[in-house]
Amino acid sequence: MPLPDRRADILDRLADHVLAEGLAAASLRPLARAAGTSDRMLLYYFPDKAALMAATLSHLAARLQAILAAATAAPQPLEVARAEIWAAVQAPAIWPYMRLWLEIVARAAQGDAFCAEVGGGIARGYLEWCETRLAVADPTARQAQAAALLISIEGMLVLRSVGLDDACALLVGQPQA
Amino acid sequence: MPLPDRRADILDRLADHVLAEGLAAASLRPLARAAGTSDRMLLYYFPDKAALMAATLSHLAARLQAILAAATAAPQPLEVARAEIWAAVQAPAIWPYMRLWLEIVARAAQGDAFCAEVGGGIARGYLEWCETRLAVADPTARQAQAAALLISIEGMLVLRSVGLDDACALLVGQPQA
DNA sequence: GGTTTCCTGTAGCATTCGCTACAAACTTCT
DNA sequence: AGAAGTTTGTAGCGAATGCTACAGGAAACC
Repeated sequence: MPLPDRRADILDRLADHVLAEGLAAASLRPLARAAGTSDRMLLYYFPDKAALMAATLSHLAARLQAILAAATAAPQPLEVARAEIWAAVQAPAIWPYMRLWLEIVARAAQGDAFCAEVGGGIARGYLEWCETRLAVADPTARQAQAAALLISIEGMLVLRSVGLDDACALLVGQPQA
Repeated sequence: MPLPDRRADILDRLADHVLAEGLAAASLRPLARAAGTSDRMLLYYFPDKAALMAATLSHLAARLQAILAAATAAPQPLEVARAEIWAAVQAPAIWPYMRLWLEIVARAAQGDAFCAEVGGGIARGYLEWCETRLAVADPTARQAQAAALLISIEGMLVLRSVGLDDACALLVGQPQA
């Protein structure tokens, strides 16, 4: 297996591991174990840990981007789009990305420059994607509604993470019974 | 200085340090340095690090509770309350609590049982406090609006953390010019 | 075949982590 | 003063961190 392929293969497994265990658990030896190599080899394929994490995160961002692009349904009014997106976000296939997303956000808030940049890019991607999901004619209004939509999704993300699913249900208004 | 006072004094400085540096930087030796003692003494006053962090976080929660209780203005309609609270949250006196809050949320999302419990309690506190800020007669409607209010604040918290202040401004609608 | 380059395993460094054993102080009570 | 209990410092343990020096093996080129 030539080097680029091997690197891509490792990157894929690194992404899986980070997705499952989070950034905090992403130290070289566990990552290497998950990728089927040694820490020594990770630092052969990547100059240092920072570069490794950058590559892994951008790989994960590309994956999520693909998922979002595939999940492009018909534009809807705000409330409908919100309910649809919220349901999708909670699905087992997507929720791990959201967990990781919150970790990036928290680090950005603590002043981590790398996470702030990565996170900003991802968030703007979310925002654009939200616009495509909204059935609003006026561009300015659509932009404002996209912001409102994203904000509410992110807020529910936070509340659900600490167990306040009921508060989220009050907004998306799906009857529990 | 008797032991309880000394312990309370240390706790206060620990809280300051955690507020300034975050949970990730809260290891025993730096904490001890910030509190003016040694790691040895921290483990004399507290049985172990988990207990120390629990005490520190509940101390911080009490502080924030006091701040919120002091900031009880007149009830307002949703949009007005949102703008007021959002302005307050961004203030330098409160923002560090929000940074820390996001860190707790991220850990809860990653499966940290302690953070999930602490975070759940804090979030329910937020929710109740939001209710007191809303001028809505019907209790059911007020509850729903409090959830919507809290969700939007949390969402803006997330977006601001990665630099999307402009998206937040679209919701609270304060003209930039 | 020999040389040079690429790949990879072993072993270790220096630092930090939470935590502890041991023993000096210092207080307090008698 | 002497014994008992409370508070502190010193030193270190075993584990984990990111990273590196060194060398052996494989492969490719001449």
